[in-house]
Amino acid sequence: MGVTIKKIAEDLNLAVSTVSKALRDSHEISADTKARVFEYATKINYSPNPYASSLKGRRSRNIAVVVPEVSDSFFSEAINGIEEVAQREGYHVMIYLTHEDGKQEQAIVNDLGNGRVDGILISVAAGATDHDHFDDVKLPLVFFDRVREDIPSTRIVTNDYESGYNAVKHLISRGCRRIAFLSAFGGLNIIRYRREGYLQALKDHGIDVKNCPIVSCTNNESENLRILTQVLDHTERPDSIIGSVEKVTMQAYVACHELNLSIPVDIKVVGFSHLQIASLLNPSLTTITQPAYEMGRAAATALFKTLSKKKLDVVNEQIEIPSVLIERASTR
Amino acid sequence: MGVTIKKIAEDLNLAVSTVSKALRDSHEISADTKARVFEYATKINYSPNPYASSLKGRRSRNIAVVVPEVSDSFFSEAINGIEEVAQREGYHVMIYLTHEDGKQEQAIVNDLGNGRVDGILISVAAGATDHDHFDDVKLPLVFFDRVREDIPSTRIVTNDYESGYNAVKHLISRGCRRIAFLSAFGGLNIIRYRREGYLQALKDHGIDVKNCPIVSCTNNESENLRILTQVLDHTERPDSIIGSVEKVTMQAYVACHELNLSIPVDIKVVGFSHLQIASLLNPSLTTITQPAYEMGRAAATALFKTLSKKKLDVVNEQIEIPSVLIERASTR
DNA sequence: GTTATTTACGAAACCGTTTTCGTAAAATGG
DNA sequence: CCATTTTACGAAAACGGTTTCGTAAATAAC
Repeated sequence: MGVTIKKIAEDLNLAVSTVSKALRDSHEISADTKARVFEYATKINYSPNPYASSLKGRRSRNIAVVVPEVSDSFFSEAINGIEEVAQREGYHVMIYLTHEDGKQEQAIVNDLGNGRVDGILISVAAGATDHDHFDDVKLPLVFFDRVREDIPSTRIVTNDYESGYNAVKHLISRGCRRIAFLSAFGGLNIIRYRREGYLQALKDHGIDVKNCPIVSCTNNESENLRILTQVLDHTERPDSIIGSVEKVTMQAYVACHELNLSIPVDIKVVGFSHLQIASLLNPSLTTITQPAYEMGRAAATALFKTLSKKKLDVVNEQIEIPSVLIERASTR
Repeated sequence: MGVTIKKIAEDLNLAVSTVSKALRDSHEISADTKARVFEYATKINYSPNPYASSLKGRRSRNIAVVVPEVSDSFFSEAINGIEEVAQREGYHVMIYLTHEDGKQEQAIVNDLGNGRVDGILISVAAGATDHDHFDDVKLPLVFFDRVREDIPSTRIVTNDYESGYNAVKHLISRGCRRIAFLSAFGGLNIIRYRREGYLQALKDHGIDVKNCPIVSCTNNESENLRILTQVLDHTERPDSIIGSVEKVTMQAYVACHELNLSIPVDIKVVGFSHLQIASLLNPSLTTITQPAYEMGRAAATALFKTLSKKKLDVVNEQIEIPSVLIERASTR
């Protein structure tokens, strides 16, 4: 249907191969033939069929972005960064949502192996129990934020351990001694590191760990509210909360509002988040803000660096971009 | 590299065409041959090369989603809906961000014409001045939210006029008489309709329009803060604000905070938004919540309906999914 | 038992591009 | 002026499927 090389060749009395080479600026084609071809091609608005090129060249110029969800501000900002780099490099971005479901993640990743994309950027699902579905992926793989450390690949992370540590340090400096940690659903590494940083900081500052509950949240909002209410609704309650992901932090806000606990008077809150409107919350939220945009850019850049090589092996390295603690009213 | 039909054919002593037909469950292949092929194919984990199929069949099973940005909660929720439908239908979603830039939108749409995708879902950029770059698009096109009415295509919209009207009605019922309308950047239809609903409601309720400024916001945050401060920082200021998009509503919050105006005592605010955390804002925000997820689903469904037909013409119709006004503390 | 039809498969063309290889003509070398 | 290299192009074979068409064998029809 569209205008093809064949049509150009016929109209210009040239061979198909000549036109193809001219368009790719081959040295075997004379300057004026190239000029003739270019001129005519732009005139009739020629655009190469991507499938033919991909079929022959084994390059699709597509990349896949596999994330748990897109309505989390961290992921949407990361996608923003990824898309910018991709567009500049002439790549196309395909997006897949796992909804934190390991099975679905597996199905998606498997489906990607047939050449539809040249590489994958992924932040793994929290509900990924099955741990072998990356083994037979032959595509270059770059993990960002939620990484798999047992797989040789590039990993773009933030300083989760340190951030957990700093959150505690910050709360202690505000007089807190009963610091709760809200663990997110699933067994994600990033949560584990944040928790370990939290625990180490408690230890280093001589805080009694017995008063510092680690609350395991689920993937269900109302269930979490029930759990949080249970933790907060008694006199021995914590004097501060660290939300390990955006969602549970928001749920902690809801629980405090419902229990008429005043933030930051009755309880202080700091949350891992990327919300640009954290400052507009009631009260404005002290956040550990992850460099989502930069992590997206870094992940995409790492992938394209690999794709530009002959050998499609992602270098096995870890790139850390630090988060920053932004103090607001919730810990004042 | 991967396992191909040819390999299956050789290993099973069949012709390539036989294998192809068997895999597509053709009636010309006997039941036991089909069984043999299926079994072997699954055993060696065969997956068809999408480029070969697309090249021959002129179907890519890809669709493009072109949106201004992904960090706006409306668009991220819409993408969520789109992706769900697409995944169910076996389609792949390519995402493109225009950053409200008409030129970039044009470049993206042009680049999509060569068959990389089978159809396009688009919400047009606010900065689209050039109005002819959809004319030569031969792909099925479905607009959602920000539509182009002069182009025959399916349009998924919400009741913008009515919502603008209802926002005013709600504020009037709360005693407001000096109602400001914050227009968003660009000449979007949706903003115009919301504004027209706003104006009609003022008229119908006998409100003096002179006290109801229409504030033209820009695409620049600090510039908007300057403008908003100018509007709010005097005694004759409005007693209420309608934010026509999420961003300017949030900026109005910031401006009020900076000017120490108490919401809702000094000024009431209602905003077009999809924020799930609107209830956590300071104070919780009365929103006109657009059915983002449903609009995404509807847009994708309409597109796939077209793609399943022989004739690839999108029906020229408009589907309206109503928004709902959710009352919260900002207008109490 | 002969002819007509159906069944089950294979050969080959095709989708649009890239790439290898072959080869006249032109340019260069001695 | 003849031998060799370079230049500029064309023919054809891929890439991995799908689809049309042809055709033996099996079955049905009469």
